[in-house]
Amino acid sequence: MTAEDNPDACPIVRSIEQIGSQWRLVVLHDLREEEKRFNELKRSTGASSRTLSRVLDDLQEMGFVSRRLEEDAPVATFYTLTDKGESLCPVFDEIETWADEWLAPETEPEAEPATAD
Amino acid sequence: MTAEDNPDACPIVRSIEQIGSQWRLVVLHDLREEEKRFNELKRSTGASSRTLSRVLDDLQEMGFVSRRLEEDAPVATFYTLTDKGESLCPVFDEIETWADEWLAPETEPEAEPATAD
DNA sequence: CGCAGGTAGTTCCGTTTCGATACCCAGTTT
DNA sequence: AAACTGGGTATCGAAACGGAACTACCTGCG
Repeated sequence: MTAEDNPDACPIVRSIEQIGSQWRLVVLHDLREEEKRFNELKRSTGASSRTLSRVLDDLQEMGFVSRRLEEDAPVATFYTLTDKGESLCPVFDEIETWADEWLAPETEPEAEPATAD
Repeated sequence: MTAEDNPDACPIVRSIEQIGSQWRLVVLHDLREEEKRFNELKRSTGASSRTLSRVLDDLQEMGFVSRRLEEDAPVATFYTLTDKGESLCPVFDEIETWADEWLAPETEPEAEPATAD
């Protein structure tokens, strides 16, 4: 396995194959807010140039992210979510909800989270 | 980064650090339906013994999965989602919804998915 | 009984992928 | 001109992964 495109697998497994990697998810999440530049992403995600470069290539290839080159003054590149990328927002929202319950910054519950029972 | 527990990161990034890996997600997803045995998971996920073993260890350590050893007849191990593991269901549901729209088995839309507008 | 076959892994090993660092080139500021 | 920023690529060691073999135990089956 570990193939990027395994038609045999059920849709959810294929989704996971595409988006189930730390950096891809982190980068996608980071681009939700607004389009960003390479070094901006590098700083905000903490990924190394090499890794970020690869991840952005992958995400572009898969159609989640698009690259915009601004040739005006000092050439600048911007990365944006495509429609396909944007379409992942609900997934991130769900992860966020989960995180709020299970990974609250101050309290890290080991058992059931005490969410106003 | 790539640390399993980075308190500085925002909750969603910390979530991604925990669950953002192909095998972890695939195994968790596979356990949604019902508790499963080691070799059952091995077959259904396609992971190697080595990988599956590691992933299950990780998931247990993080409290997503619990191991039940049935010593009765021929010793059998069962892996189940904990409450924490179950709590990820909405995330998988969301991924499933996304997959339906963007990774439909027969049609792989490159542009906007035609979901009965 | 003895051997094939299943379960639940672990060990070993080769390959692939990862990530940090260094480096590169262009433009810009000083 | 030197130093800095932006956007990467080249390199190389480390970690992850996959597969096959091996262990140890149990279960049929002839």
